[in-house]
Amino acid sequence: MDTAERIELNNKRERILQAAIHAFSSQGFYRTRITDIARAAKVADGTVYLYFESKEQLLAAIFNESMSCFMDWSRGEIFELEGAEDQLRRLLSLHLESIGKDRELATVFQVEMRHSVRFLRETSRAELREYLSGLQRILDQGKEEGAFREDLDTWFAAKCIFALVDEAATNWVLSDKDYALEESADSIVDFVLQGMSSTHSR
Amino acid sequence: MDTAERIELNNKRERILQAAIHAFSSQGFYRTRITDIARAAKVADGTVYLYFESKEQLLAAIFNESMSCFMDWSRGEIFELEGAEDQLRRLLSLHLESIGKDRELATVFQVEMRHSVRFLRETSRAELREYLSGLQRILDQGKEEGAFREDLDTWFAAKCIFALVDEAATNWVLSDKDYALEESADSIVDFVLQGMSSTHSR
Amino acid sequence: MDTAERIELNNKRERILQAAIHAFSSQGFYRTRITDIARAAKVADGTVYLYFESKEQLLAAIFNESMSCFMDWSRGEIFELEGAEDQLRRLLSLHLESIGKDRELATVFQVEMRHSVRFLRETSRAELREYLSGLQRILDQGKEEGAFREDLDTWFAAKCIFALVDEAATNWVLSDKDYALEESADSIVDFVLQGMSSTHSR
Amino acid sequence: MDTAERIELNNKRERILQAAIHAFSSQGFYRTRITDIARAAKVADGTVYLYFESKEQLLAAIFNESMSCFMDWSRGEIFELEGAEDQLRRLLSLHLESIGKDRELATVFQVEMRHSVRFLRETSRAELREYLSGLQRILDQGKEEGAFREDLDTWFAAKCIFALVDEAATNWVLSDKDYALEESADSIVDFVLQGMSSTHSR
DNA sequence: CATGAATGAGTCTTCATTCAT
DNA sequence: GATGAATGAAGACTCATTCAT
Repeated sequence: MDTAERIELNNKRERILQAAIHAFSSQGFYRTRITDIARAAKVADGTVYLYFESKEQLLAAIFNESMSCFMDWSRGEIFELEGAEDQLRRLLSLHLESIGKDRELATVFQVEMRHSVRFLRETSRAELREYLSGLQRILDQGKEEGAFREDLDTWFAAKCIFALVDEAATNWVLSDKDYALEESADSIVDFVLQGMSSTHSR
Repeated sequence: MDTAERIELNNKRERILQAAIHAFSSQGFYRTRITDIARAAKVADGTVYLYFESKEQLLAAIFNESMSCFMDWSRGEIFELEGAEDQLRRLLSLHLESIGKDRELATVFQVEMRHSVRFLRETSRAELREYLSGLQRILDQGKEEGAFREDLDTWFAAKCIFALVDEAATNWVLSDKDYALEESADSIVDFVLQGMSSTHSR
Repeated sequence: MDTAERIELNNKRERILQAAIHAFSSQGFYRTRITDIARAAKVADGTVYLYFESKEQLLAAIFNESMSCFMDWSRGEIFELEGAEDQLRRLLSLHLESIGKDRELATVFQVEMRHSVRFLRETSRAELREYLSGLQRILDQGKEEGAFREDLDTWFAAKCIFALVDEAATNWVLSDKDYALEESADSIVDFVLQGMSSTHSR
Repeated sequence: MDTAERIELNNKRERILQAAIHAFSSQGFYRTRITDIARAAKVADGTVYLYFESKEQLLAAIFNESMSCFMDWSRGEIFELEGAEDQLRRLLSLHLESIGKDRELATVFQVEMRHSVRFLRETSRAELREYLSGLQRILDQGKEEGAFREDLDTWFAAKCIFALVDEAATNWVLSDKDYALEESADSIVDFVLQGMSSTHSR
């Protein structure tokens, strides 16, 4: 197999993924038929199964690929910053920006992927854990820097911050308006900072 | 129709609802067949359709009934309290308690009901709005009392608090452990209070 | 049981029949549910089964009752006339008039009752035979009178005449227009009397 | 796709059609289940839906295909004849022959397809009109030739002739006997040509 | 007689997945 | 690898009929 073929191959895989994101977001996971996806991707029905084991796995692939893409991107972006607060602002901003730049993908992430306990427990749990760990690391660093209060439960705080960002994202998806989602990042940080900052807890 | 019959009637409807909650929570909404519910409720398949228009409406009924039940209950409980902070603690505690006392219902609420954009937009939107309004009223009162900082955006804060409670509930549902969910209420309030309290903004 | 009760009873039976005619004609036999008929007749679903064995029997009852009603009526009307041609004109006119005065009943007769070989064979065969016999008697009389040609196969002719009347009725039912159906009787009689051939009409 | 495959494909469609004709004629349209048809055609249930949109459309396909088949055939056969009377005899003979050569198809045509006003109005109306037009053209030609009387209403006459042929076909279908249906054509033509009146047959 | 809640067998249609080409 | 015709299990929903009251 030469390069051109590999590109053609990836191309097909990518087209299926994009078609799936579009279909899942507009019709919902259960209402979407493999045929819909195949037609939109201009491949045969059976071809979908050459790249993905099942419809369920296709959803999982959307998650994994978008997630690792985000993780790689964010790691680079964040750790070049110095202060914990700046890192926090940057992480949430990146998180919301990456959600906010593709409403269809966002819909799949914020709604369609929440449809089953099994999915939440088995597929997204590990990635969520990694995200929370990164967040906690920033908060721990903030405590060391003296930016956040000493008695802060950084694991609990990380979960809270994730909750706020996640809900902001879902609200944006469900909203009719088309505001810039990433701007919510600062409001969220402001909101939580006033509780965490050592400057307030004299 | 005499009293005994009416009870029998309600009984049947109630049995179907309970069976549906059990089935939805353990197998998921889509995997659950009407037959499963009917069998568990000890009624015929067709009987389900005497009480509920469709499987989708059955899910909506679970939402509406649990919700109005919670609303009635919470309204009474909260407004007998004086201070905004106490009201807030009580509301979140009630919210989490009512979720935490029935893991199956909680699973349906926190996971199965999030399965479609349509459901989120059409069925739960109004009730969420009412919940947030109640929350905002408490926060506004807190501002007047001088308990919360003057520049607090109470609508935004209400949404944040809801996000934290909702995520706590979802975590509890997905967790293997069986801790007392309502105890998270104080942690959440502590977390947000330090940001909202006027005592920190000297 | 006194007279008033019997009337009430007949009343209910009659209301069910009328409701059935209306429902069958507008929705078709198969699309009509017993509940539709019961509701329209303002009786309970079960009551329909006190008067009619089954949905199929209800259709048969509509046939039998309308038919015997027509038979009684037509016998009196026709045999007071003298000439065979006049009797023929009168019979067809009565047939079409009785169909033409109730479009809903007509629809049931001309369309809904033709839906099964079984119905045609078992329910309507005897009545059709009787109708054709009456027709044949008129034609035989006409031959004796010298009004109709001597070599006429009166049984075949009777079937032909029935076919023409029946088709005229069906066309009227399916037509959008609201012309007076009974006026077709004379056209049909004229057609069968004189024939199409130019060689016969010197 | 090569020839063998195309045959196999048509074969499947054809097998389904034949199975449907058999099933509809023996059990009736409504009593026939798609499963019955699929099993008889030796295909899976779902395969029926690859070739036909619905059970209703399957019935419509039987009509359309048989009808256009008859139309093509009859057009060729008739217009090689010269005289209007011969053309008329030939058309009716072909009509009855094509019905008479397949009792099952005939049953579907004469009985099962009459089951709904909608079917009669929407599916068969146009074809009937075409048939009647062809008939009228023959009658008009006969008037020009001087074979038919000058004052003949050819449209009305066409409808009458159709009625007679159609009823003959239905009688044959419902009859237990297995006589040669196409022989009725001449009786019908004789009947309409000479008429019943003795005054016309001097 | 009358009711109407309850029944549960019955069926069309869908659609994820397979596999021969 | 790519195709897409074929599969057939699955399930929501309907509705004629019954029967306890």
